[in-house]
Amino acid sequence: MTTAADHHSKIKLLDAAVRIIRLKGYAATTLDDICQEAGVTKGSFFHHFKSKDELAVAAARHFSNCAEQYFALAPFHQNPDPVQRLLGYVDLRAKMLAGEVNEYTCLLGTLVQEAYATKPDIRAACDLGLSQHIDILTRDVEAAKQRYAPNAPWSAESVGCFIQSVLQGSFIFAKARHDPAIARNNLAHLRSYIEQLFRPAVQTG
Amino acid sequence: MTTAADHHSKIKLLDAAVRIIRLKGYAATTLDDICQEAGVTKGSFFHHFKSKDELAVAAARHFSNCAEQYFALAPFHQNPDPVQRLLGYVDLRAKMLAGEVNEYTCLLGTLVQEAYATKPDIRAACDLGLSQHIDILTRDVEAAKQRYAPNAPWSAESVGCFIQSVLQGSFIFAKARHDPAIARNNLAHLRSYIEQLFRPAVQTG
DNA sequence: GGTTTGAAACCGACTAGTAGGTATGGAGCT
DNA sequence: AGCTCCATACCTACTAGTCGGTTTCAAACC
Repeated sequence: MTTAADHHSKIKLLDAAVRIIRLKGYAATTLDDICQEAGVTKGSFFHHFKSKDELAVAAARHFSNCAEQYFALAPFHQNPDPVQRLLGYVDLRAKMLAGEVNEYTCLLGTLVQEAYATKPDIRAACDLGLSQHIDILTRDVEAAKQRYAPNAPWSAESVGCFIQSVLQGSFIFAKARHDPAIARNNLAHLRSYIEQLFRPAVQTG
Repeated sequence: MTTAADHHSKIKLLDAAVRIIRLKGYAATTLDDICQEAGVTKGSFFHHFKSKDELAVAAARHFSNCAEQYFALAPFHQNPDPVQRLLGYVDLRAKMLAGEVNEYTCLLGTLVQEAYATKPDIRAACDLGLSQHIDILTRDVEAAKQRYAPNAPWSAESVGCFIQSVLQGSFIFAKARHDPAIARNNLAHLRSYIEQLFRPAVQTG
């Protein structure tokens, strides 16, 4: 959640967790790793969190909140055309594919793979974060659909999910290859698919 | 690898590893889990594998080989039209989205998320398996491109990667929701994108 | 055919180290 | 005094890996 009331050390722990879990995975990340990265001790850790799993849930929320804030402030939101906003989102995601793999991948996608069958709380937190992000995308898809493709057979939500799925799949290949090249290609295909879904928009605007 | 010479117990261990790692993730899977599932003892395990990591590499190859064999025998390969073969592949993947989540997801995508930064051998094995699968898809994409879209700006390989990425992303959402519904939607979008890439094929065939 | 033999397969108790979690206490603030 | 925050030492369950020993089985020999 990371409200304003949250303590400095707690936020440092959450940031550390997000970084290391994305790098090593959840089970392979030890509390010592996280404490060291955060520069605090285990005493501090267990003061703020009851368990490792509780940290994971909090980290998922923290990551989700940070991401929402980041995208909410991005300039593409200013564009009056919803299709251009969607394309702007895809282009921003492509621009983010720089630096180390663990810096641009999604904590939620990583976490949920390890947690879905064994840690209901963590799975739910990941699901919530992913769904919230999809909801925001879906709003623009809905607006674009009403304007440019009102009778299309697909739902706005299904397009929002598709966009997120392509991103998540891209991250897997970035990890497998240690290279974001495939991810970039995927976003190019995704971009052209979105353009095609709202073809009148592309021709006129 | 699982050659014909491989012993019964070894194959049982590999099958067990594939099943449990897909369910719990690699780090959370213990050797005792695997041995119990396989119905063998630790002594037998370490007779066949030097370490847990070596098992993971072998399991990645085993999974990859089984998958290749499965798809190689699928009836959609008989279709003379390469576009129909691609659509047949997508339809088969959609049909496979039944039963428990860990039964239809991909071991390689799961494994590589935990291993990419810390276990070079496992990452390489996952990369190889994924790349081989993409190569087979790419052959049909290449044939389809030459026939229906010879001047298209995208490469056949990038389409093969895109197809796989959509699948991998779909698996993540199937895990997050404990439900393959999103995955099905994604494959519907993917299908219509492929149709659009080779539009003349769809109109004439 | 029966026996020997040797290697491959297998068993399971044991170990050393690790990682999540606890107990306790102290510094600083209200 | 009491609360928050944090540090240190410690505990214990667990897990990858070990190791001496047993079983299996087939080829080689008598």
